[in-house]
Formats: sequence, C-alpha cells, structure tokens
Amino acid sequence: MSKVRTRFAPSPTGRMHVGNLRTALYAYLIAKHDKGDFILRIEDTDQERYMEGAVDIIYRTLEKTGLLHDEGPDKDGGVGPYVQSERNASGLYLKYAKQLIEQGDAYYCFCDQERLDSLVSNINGKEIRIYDKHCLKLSKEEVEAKLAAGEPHVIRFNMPTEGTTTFQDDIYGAITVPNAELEDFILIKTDGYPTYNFANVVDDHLMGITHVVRGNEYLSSAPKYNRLYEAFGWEVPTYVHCPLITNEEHQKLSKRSGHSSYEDLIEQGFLTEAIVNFVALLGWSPQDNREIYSLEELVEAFDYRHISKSPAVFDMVKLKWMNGEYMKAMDEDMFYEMALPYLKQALKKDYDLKKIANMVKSRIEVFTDIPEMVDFFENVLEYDVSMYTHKKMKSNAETSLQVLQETLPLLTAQEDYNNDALFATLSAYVKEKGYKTGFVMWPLRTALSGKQMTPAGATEIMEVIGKEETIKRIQAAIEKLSA
RNA sequence: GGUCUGUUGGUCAAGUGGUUAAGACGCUGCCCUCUCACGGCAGAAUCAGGGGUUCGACUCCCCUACAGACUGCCA
Repeated sequence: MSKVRTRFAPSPTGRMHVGNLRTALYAYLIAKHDKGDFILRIEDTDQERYMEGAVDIIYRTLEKTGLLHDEGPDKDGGVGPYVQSERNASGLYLKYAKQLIEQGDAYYCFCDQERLDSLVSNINGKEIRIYDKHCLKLSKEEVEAKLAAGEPHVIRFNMPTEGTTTFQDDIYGAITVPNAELEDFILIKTDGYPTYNFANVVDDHLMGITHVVRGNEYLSSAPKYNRLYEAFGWEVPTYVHCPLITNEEHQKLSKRSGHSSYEDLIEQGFLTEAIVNFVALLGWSPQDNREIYSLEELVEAFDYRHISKSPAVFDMVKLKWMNGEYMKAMDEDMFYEMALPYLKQALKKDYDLKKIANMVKSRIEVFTDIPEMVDFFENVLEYDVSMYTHKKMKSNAETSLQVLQETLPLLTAQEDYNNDALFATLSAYVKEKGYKTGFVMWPLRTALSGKQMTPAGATEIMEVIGKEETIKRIQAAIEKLSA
C-alpha cells in the first residue's frame, strides 16, 4: 500500500469559504490519520476571477487553522511547481492535450461565441447548451490551416455519445451517468490555460495523489474524469466527495450569507479552534459521543468512511455554543489577552480589566458579546423605574428606595471595598432586618448598573467601580426613585 | 427540461433486519444563586409517503413526493 497523499487545491479568488475549509480539513485529516502527505496546490487557471492577495489568505488560513501542508509552492516535494499557472508556462497541459488529440480522444475547436450561442436552447427559462461536435468533422488540413492562420481555438475532449460511464466514490458508491450527458468539455481554453477539469486530472496524477477529496458539487461531473484517466491509461485515485454545507434555507452557502468565510467568523468573534471543531462535525461524526475535539484528536479519530452523504445546515447557534465551550475552557491569561481589545471598546476608565475578563468568560459565546455586556461599568444608561420591581425578589420601587436609603450610610461608612467585605456588611444588614438577600441586592444592582442582568453581582460591581462611584450611583438612583 | 445525489426531532446526528430509535445544540420546567451566566436534574420533539421482500423493517428493493447539486472557455 502506497503512502496516502491528499491535496487541497483552492482557487485564489477571495476569502476561504467554510465549505472549502472543511474540504481542506478532511483532506488533511485523511492524510494525517494515515501518516500521509498533505499537499497544497494553487489552481489559478482562471485569470478573470484571480484576486490579488488571495494566495496569502490561503496560506494564512491554513497556518492559523493548523492545516499545515507538507508540500506546496513554498515547500518543494519534488513534483512541483505547485501553482498551475507556473505549470502551464512550461507547456505541460498542452503537451498532454496534444497527446489526446493524437489518440483521437480530443480535438481542436474553432467555434466562436456566436456559433456557440446559436446552440443554446431555452427550456423552462433555463439555458441549455450542448456542443454539437461541429469541429470534430474538420479535416486535418483544415485544422492545420486554421492553426497556421492563428485562429482562436480551444481543445475539447471527444466524449462518446452513447453508453454510460461509471465511477466509484468511497462515500457515495458507484455512480453511473449516460455519456450523452457528459459533453465534449473543454481541456484547453482560448487563452491557453487548462480548465479545472483537465488540470486537476493531470496534476493529481503527476503529483501522486491517492485520495481526491472535494465537494459534492463535483459529483455529477466526476465521471468525465474517469474518461480522462482512461484515455491516458492512468490509475484512477480514490474519490471522497463530501456532502454540501448549506445555509438555514438549505441552499449552498453563498458568499453573501455573512457567515461564509473563515475570516468573517473570526471577525464575528469566533475562535479558530471552535470553527475547525465545528466544521469537522458537519458531515462527519466520531464513534463516541464526544463533540469537543482538538485538531490532533481529530487526526486520531478521523475515519473518512463515516462521512455522511446528506447535506448539513451550517447552524450558527450551535457554533456559538461550541465557541462558548472553548471560551470557558480557555486559560485565563489567554482569554484576557484575546478579550482585551473588546473590553477596551467599551471601557475607557481605569478598571481591573483582568477581573472583568473573568466575569465575562463563562457568560459570552463570542468575543463581540463583550462590549455591551460590560458597558455599564463605564456609566449607567437611562433605565425605567419599573426595573426595580421584581416578583421573585419581592421588590418594587418603594421597597427599593427604602433599601437604598438605608444601605447608603453603611456603604458610605465602609472603607474596605472588596467583594467579600461588602457582602459581609450587607449580609449583616439583611440579617438584622430579616430580609432575603435578593430583596436588598436587586435594588443595589439595578442602581449600580441600570440593567436587567449583569455579569457580576451587586458587590462585585462595587468592587470594580470603587466607593466613590458606588455612592454616586446610589444617590442618583435614590433621586430617581424619589422623583 | 435532463442528469446525479440526498431525505432519522427545528438543527447536527448515532443507527447497517429484532433497540424503550443514542447523544449534542436549541426550547420548556425545576434546583443552585447577590441578577444573568455557569453547573445539576427533568421534559416535549424524529425514522417524508405508498407499495413490496421478510416471521419481523429506520435499516433491503420499487414507486411517488420533496430538497439540493450540476447542466460555463468558474472552480
């Protein structure tokens, strides 16, 4: 059994879509689970869609997610170059295409756009175009003459019009398609670049790829690759098609849906580890019931035969939950460091931010939750007096006013403003009066925050904002309640 | 329209002829509690429909329905 070699072959057209990320992840896991090689190949044959900087995004994303490649443009493994435009520059694809022409498996096509458009038929509002093998009928002399005259042309594969082609996918099983459906697809474009269909097959073979991992959207076109492999007499690799990831409407994730790319998710406050973990479980599940997996653990547990066939909805709610799990499990210092920018967004004064970070740690799901959760430390926003009424605490505006008036002197006399000391003082008051703790704490917390809920209790808030500010806020609340 | 693929609770899913049909997210309720969150406990909710095959089908076959993908000189 030869060493497993998988590849991730993205096109540099923009940010990395989560579907792509998962494909990369699965390719990586399949290779690494068997101690194989994971190869990065850049498929930049589409000059129109090529985006400056997109290659860097690919490198950066793989680096950050830990999907480190063993071979690639920056790591020669002996089967390079690993960038298709560079491979094309050496005439590689043309050479193979010409071989096919000589064998009669491919032919030059000089049809222009106008003629191609005349082949379009409209069925139920959809444009269907089937090439009619027009140029296959050209004589060798005619072809030579057109070539010599420099006429624009493409090279097409000569597909049989009858019979069927079957290919084997390790997830979906045998898939058979009528050859008439396969069409004479283009191998080499007018601009001299190979199409994805062609470059893919040639490169996968030349690079010794054993498992081709790709999205399910290629499933129906896969049989045409078999024809190509057959024509070349090459061994067909193992195919692993991954189920689609869809949005809530069960449609293929689009770039417009907001949660589509890895970088978008990072900007939305998610952690890389959580994204990788989550995406791994979309279309694959481990043998046990565990859900939290590090990349290393995924490598260990991953068995691609358990990849499912049906599409999976990308559920932001569950991603958030998982992200929250990672947040809670995170080392305090690390969390503090990552939360800092978000804390500073809302907090300008001098606080013990480390303390606030810890308050928030078990309460947020994404970093972007932070600012609005802590903004009350900075100052109390306008709130309604009805907030003092709490059924369970048995408090209302009147009782609250009384509690605030009675505790104000205690808090004024209090020197030690740490949480425990404050709580002890107030507890003594509660006990003396025979109240319930919440009956006293609710109005205090409300007065201090103006919020229905806060990431800290009344005394913790006092500790953070200090005596002066505490007194000030309680006085303001008394005034508000007296009015 | 054609081709291909899929269909277990709202979502992710386990399940491969005999199960009380796991688990997770979310939801609801309760407990804990200086609010919320965390944590703990409990609960509601699923095999698309119809035919077969079989002693027995979520599991195998067929049909229907629905959904999605593809149908580019894009990948």
